[in-house]
Amino acid sequence: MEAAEETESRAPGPAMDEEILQAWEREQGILKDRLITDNTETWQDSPQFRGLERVGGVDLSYVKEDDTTACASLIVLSYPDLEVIYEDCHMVTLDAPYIAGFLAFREVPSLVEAVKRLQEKDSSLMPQVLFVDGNGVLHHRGFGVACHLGILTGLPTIGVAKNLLQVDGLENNESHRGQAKELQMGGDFFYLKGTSGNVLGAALKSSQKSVKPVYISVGHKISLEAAVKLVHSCCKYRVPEPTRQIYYI
DNA sequence: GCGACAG
DNA sequence: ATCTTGTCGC
Repeated sequence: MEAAEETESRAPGPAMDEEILQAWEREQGILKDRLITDNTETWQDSPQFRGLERVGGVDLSYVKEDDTTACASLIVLSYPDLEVIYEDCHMVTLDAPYIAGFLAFREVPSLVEAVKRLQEKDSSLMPQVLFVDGNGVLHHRGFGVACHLGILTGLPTIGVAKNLLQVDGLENNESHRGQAKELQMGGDFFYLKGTSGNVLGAALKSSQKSVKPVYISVGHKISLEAAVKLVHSCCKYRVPEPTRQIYYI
């Protein structure tokens, strides 16, 4: 009778219920319809980002030996000085495992809560753009964690990943590493064009001394060109200050 | 069986 | 993400 159902595995992890993954894919598809991948704010079209005064970064710091506990951090810096004007670190319990392609379902709820806390505490400090650890449209289904957080908060977001997510034919192969080697100055970049013909992001030499590029992709409400330029302008080292400062909290 | 796998 | 020390170079 129902005996077969009782024997189904309930263990979390990569062997997670196919039904849940399908539901998550559907949710990504629905939210993706609301995505805006162009500039929506006037400062984004200004040569020096005139009008931009606050940039934010979010990240989850994981605790060793416990994959359900983490510290959700939100930091806000002044722009262009990059001085810390707000920081919040909150211990959280995570209810979803990490599955490649579904990072948002693990991290986004805590990040949305962090934005809500800032809204209630001092909305005048709300950042005008958020840097997110991970990818935006450079993603299996074109809807990474940066897009997801952008839609749920309404804020412009930029995905900044430390490794190339190999989707749509993009590969960290000899050819790719060769292109990266040719990047000379901090700020030099090349576009990442998938087999589909879509430009999914850019590999950016983010600081003068860094060798390995960072991978920039649009999250929400900003163009790739503006995102690349802004990330570079926020980098003292390889990782942009809005997310790097979190490691000092 | 093998490679790939943001955080 | 994390496992993991020292070492070389600026």
